Amino acid sequence: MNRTSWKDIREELERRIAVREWAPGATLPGEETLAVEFGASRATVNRAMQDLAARGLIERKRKAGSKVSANPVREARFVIPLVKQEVEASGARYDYSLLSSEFAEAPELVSARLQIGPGARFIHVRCLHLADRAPYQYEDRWIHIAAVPEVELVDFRTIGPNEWLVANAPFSTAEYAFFAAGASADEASALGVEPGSPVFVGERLTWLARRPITLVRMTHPPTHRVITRL
Amino acid sequence: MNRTSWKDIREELERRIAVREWAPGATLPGEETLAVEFGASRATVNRAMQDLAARGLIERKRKAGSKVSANPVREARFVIPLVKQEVEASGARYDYSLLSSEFAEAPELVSARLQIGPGARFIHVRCLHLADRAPYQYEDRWIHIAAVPEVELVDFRTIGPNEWLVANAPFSTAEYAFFAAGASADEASALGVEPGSPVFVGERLTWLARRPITLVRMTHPPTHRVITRL
DNA sequence: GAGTGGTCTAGACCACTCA
DNA sequence: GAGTGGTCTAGACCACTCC
Repeated sequence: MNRTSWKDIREELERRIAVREWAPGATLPGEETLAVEFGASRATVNRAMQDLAARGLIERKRKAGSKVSANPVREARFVIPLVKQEVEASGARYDYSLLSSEFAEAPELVSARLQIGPGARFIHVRCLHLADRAPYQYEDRWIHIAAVPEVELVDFRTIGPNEWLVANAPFSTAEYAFFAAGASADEASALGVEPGSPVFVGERLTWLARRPITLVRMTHPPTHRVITRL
Repeated sequence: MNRTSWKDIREELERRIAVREWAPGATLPGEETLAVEFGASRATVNRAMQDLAARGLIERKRKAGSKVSANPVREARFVIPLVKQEVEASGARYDYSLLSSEFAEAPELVSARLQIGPGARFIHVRCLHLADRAPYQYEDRWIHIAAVPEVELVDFRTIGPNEWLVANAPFSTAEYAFFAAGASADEASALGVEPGSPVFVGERLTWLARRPITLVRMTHPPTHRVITRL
């Protein structure tokens, strides 16, 4: 490319920050100035700087200008694939096994988390995902029937609830939490570990257009690792 | 705002995808077409669609057009602040306590992870971060002296190693892993939990310009949660 | 070859925030 | 009030990829 690309500009700005030509806290030249320097239009410089701002390297304010972040907020990005894809991507064989599926009222702990009044109808699904025949993830899920009525007809022996939901109620918003816990009796027997031994838990709440759909607790054996690069 | 903003367009496109007006796999109208429909310029529509593509809702290809993703790859983004900021952001009082700091050769387990030959000099720092006087994070860190020689003069009684490193070797690359484990004797006594009880561990390897700087293991009590919104 | 997205330009106006 | 970033427009050319 002959003309200066916004990525070139971003790279050069990043370099100057890295070598402390612009130290943390320092104010960068304005967009207009940089545009002249790089022989580009202001829009192009703007694109580059917005990208730096999105990655936390600089902070921008109208009137005040752009500053190099004093404490760069680093962001980790994790890809959250379907379990099946996750397992198969590692080269292992994926298997799925339904443990139970029943209509039930949610216990108060669940309905409270979903901010639903008592008495709402739910499907409670428990299942196990395996990698090369070994337990990989134990899934305990509550699905709010009123939010996705079609779910009542689904046979979860043949398709995992997450897979079905992603395909039929996609693009929802979610809240995700990771933590360590001691294995409950159910989790321990499903994963083949001792009760109380450390397990890695992911908990996810999902809404579609502000209506709560599902609460799921996904438990992994302690060998499980979530890895990312920054 | 009177004119149509790219965020408005994004929202409308997102809505149509959510209500399956455009089902997964379907091809969206071209940018030019949508620009006419929304009464905006193509650049504005482009901005909206690039955002959707970045979030994995659609896939774009030249000539082929934009399609609704069949298997939306969802990405979780976690902010990784300094412990101090993390604690203070929660409204708690932050305290820091150095447990030990000594020059040492790294055990093979550590040097292997950092891909450094034997005999390299390290500083081994162990410290504790507290929130409202309660143990929040136990940090066990190895710092490769050759990568950041100035570190030899730092007094880690007054500043945490992470804080110092972020300020003095910023914008490095890192590999981050989360997992659950049973507390080691050291971890248990530092955090005030029983040995073997579940703890949440974050492990980070950091490089500056491809040279390994540091390996750190950060252990949290089981109450710790990493939370994000998608 | 042709259609679609990727990006750049030049100019403009607006919105926020500091002084 | 004034300076800086945020965004929009209209037009243009390019690059990739499918046919």
